[in-house]
Amino acid sequence: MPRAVREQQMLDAAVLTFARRGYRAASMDEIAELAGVSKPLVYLYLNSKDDLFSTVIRRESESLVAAVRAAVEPGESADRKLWNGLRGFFAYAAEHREGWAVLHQQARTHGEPFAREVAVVRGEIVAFVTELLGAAAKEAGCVGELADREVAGLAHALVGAAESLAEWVNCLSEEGTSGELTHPSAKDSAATMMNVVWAGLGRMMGGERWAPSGLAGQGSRSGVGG
Amino acid sequence: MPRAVREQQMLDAAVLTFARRGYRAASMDEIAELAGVSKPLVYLYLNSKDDLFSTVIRRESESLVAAVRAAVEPGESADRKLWNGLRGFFAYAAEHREGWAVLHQQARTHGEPFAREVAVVRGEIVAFVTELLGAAAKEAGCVGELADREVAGLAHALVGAAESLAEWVNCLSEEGTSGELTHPSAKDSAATMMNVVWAGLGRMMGGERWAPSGLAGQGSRSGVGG
Amino acid sequence: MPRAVREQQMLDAAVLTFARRGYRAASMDEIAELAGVSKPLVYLYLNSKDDLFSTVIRRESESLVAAVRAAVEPGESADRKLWNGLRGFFAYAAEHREGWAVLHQQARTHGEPFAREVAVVRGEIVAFVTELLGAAAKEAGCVGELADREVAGLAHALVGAAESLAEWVNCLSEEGTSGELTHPSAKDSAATMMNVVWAGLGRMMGGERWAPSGLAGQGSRSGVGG
Amino acid sequence: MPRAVREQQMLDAAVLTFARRGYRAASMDEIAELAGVSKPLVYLYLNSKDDLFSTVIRRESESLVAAVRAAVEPGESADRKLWNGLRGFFAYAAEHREGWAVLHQQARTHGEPFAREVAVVRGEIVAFVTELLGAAAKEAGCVGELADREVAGLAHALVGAAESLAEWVNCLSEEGTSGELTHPSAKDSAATMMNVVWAGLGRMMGGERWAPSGLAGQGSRSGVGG
DNA sequence: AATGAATGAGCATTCATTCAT
DNA sequence: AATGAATGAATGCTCATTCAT
Repeated sequence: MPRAVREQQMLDAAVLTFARRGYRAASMDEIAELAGVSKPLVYLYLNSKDDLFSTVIRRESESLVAAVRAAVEPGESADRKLWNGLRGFFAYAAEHREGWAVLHQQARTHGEPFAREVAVVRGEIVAFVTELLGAAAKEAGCVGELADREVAGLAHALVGAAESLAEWVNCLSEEGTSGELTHPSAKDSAATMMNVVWAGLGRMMGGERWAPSGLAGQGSRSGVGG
Repeated sequence: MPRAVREQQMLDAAVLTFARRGYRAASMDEIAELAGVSKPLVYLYLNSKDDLFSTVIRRESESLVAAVRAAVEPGESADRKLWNGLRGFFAYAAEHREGWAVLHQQARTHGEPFAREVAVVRGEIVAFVTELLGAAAKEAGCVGELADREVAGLAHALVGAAESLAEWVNCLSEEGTSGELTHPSAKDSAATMMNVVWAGLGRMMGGERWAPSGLAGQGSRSGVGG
Repeated sequence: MPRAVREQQMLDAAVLTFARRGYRAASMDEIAELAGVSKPLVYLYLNSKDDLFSTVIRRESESLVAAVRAAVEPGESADRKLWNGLRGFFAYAAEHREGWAVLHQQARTHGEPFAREVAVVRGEIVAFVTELLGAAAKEAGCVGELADREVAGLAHALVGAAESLAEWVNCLSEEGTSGELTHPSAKDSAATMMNVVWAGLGRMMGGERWAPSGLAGQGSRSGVGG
Repeated sequence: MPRAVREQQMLDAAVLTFARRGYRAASMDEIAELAGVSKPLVYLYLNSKDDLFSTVIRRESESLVAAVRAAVEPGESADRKLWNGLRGFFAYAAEHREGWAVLHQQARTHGEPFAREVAVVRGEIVAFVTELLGAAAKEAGCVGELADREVAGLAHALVGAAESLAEWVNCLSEEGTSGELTHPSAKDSAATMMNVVWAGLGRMMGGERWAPSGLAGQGSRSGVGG
């Protein structure tokens, strides 16, 4: 069996094991056994537990980014790009539960070498979203009302909320197999996101901001649905 | 030295250590040393590593909830309550970085006994936010346009986004001590949240929903800034 | 509460705990708690775990010997002395299960300081039995047929068999509370012993010995019931 | 070095250590060191201290039973079978002092899983002896005088006495290396046993029982050497 | 290309024992 | 006379990692 194949099997086993047990609790023994190879072979191919974990993170990160990018069709409008990107993300998170769990739960909680790698990838995604939001604003004819920092903040909130939603959905599907309500599909999740963020973006483009009421002269802007 | 005091010292040390290393990687030796006591004393007072972790989770959970509740003043309008609650949350997350990290990063990734405890507390907070959003809608005169499920979805997204934002801010302040831009204050974060969510709530109360464009007859609702 | 009383309470607790858990597994904490005192007090009165164990052994040994001696009435014939002594022994073992268990099971299996003490007491008992057997032989008019070594051997076998029987009976009563047959009383056990040993003694006094058959010239002696 | 060999070395070391220190006081470190291997290897091969102890008990039990069975030649008369079995037993106990000590002293005093295993083996031996005694009685022409229960009682006493004797002999040889008298050989011990038990069996087959004297009309039966 | 055999280092946990009061 | 507070030293067990083959 060629090396490349064996290596992927090991990485698959590692993803599963890290997702199930966490980085520290996952043992190289378990990974090797699950991969159907002897432990020394894992070391021969992947050097160490840390290297193995890094490789896993890298592979899963790239896989996630690729999935999202593939979902976004180049020629479309910004809001459809965002819509498609979100659908791609939620679909990926649902289909690659373990890989996503490793990225979202394990990699960020285990010290410097790993957290940074994930942070970098996340940064790229946030930048991508920021770009999309800016383009959307332009398409809608908004010029000066929306500061760059505000767009970045929105993007961060968007990404964070999406992650949170994805994890929540995955947790749901882990417990309630017998529930009457099927858990939300990728489409549902994406729609929820679009509703919230798109609305926020629209209002903010209109110059509206929320501000603590009780201060004079902010009347029309601080109310809801004014 | 009286037992109660020592116990709090141990819990402080445990919070720090669990936050820094994660549950598995944190050793009882390190915790005991950081607390300035011998390991057997930690066991005498707190029974086991699991019990210690549980106790930490409980203490930090209660502390977080107390902080948020204390920030919310009873007599005010729903939007000011939300605003103050968010400020309280972000301030807490910034001031109790380690405690917050244990709750958000560690407790949720280490098996049933712990994850459930955090999930319960988080559920309470989501319920609290849901209630606030519903009240805000009523105050604004909205009656039928907003389904309960939608409010609950919004609340989930709000909480998830806030958590994500809080973690991001904490990560920023961890790295860039020498940065020219100070990272966002609790007020900034709360304002970002209010802008996004409040706007979303307002639009949705107006009956507007985002939907994939390109389908005829959806013009006025699906665009941005219409 | 006077010291002597407290000390006995501690020893009682120690006997129970040593019997239940074994020497090593018994913890000073458990003993102190069972005695209803604080651990330092146990140390104040009894110095160390080893000393406590030694004291227990001494107390229980003396108690056992006293019980046996008390059962033997001075003026009687040797066989009745033996009979009464055995009854006393079996009664003691049944009534002081824990003390007897400590002597028989624990003290002999835990290294030099303790095993020797028990061995000494056992030696005294064997000597006492040897004397009785010798006296019985004389009473029966036996003069030369029975060597001292043979009597000593018999005494050893008798004591060993009695111990074995006593433990067996105690084990029975530990399990089968619901059995239809009540386990043997002290009288039953003593009778069993007398039947075996007395018969053996009688035959040997008659000069009969078992010897491997098949050797010429041993005919009448090696058969059973010849 | 092949696994099977190492495993036996470990078991040898464990037998020695358990015999010397007792189950609880024996440390896996000591066993590993005595076996000339590292501790993890002991765990790799034998799982846990409990499993190791169980394995030891099983190995030594089987070894003991095999030794006794090997000593008994199939075609012989019952009394010779008993004689040879006893010689086998005493020889085994003397040659495998530590193994025998583990079975007799340690295994029976350390809780359910172990005590039961030894009890089972002991039960088999008692049954074997019971069978032999019954056969011997038949061979000697005894038909109705000896109840089954009495034979079983005799067998119990025989086994207990033999165990006790074996331990005594081993204790002797532990202390008195400089003594003038060599301690009894396996043959001596077996002869002692045969004399006592065979005599007892013979008498009982004759219908004689010991009973407390002083009661009129029991003359010929209760005396010694009648 | 692959593995059986082996280990150094660390960890959670417990226990006999001692002070200061 | 008695104890709450505290610890040094083990002990059972696990794991990442290596080497000889």
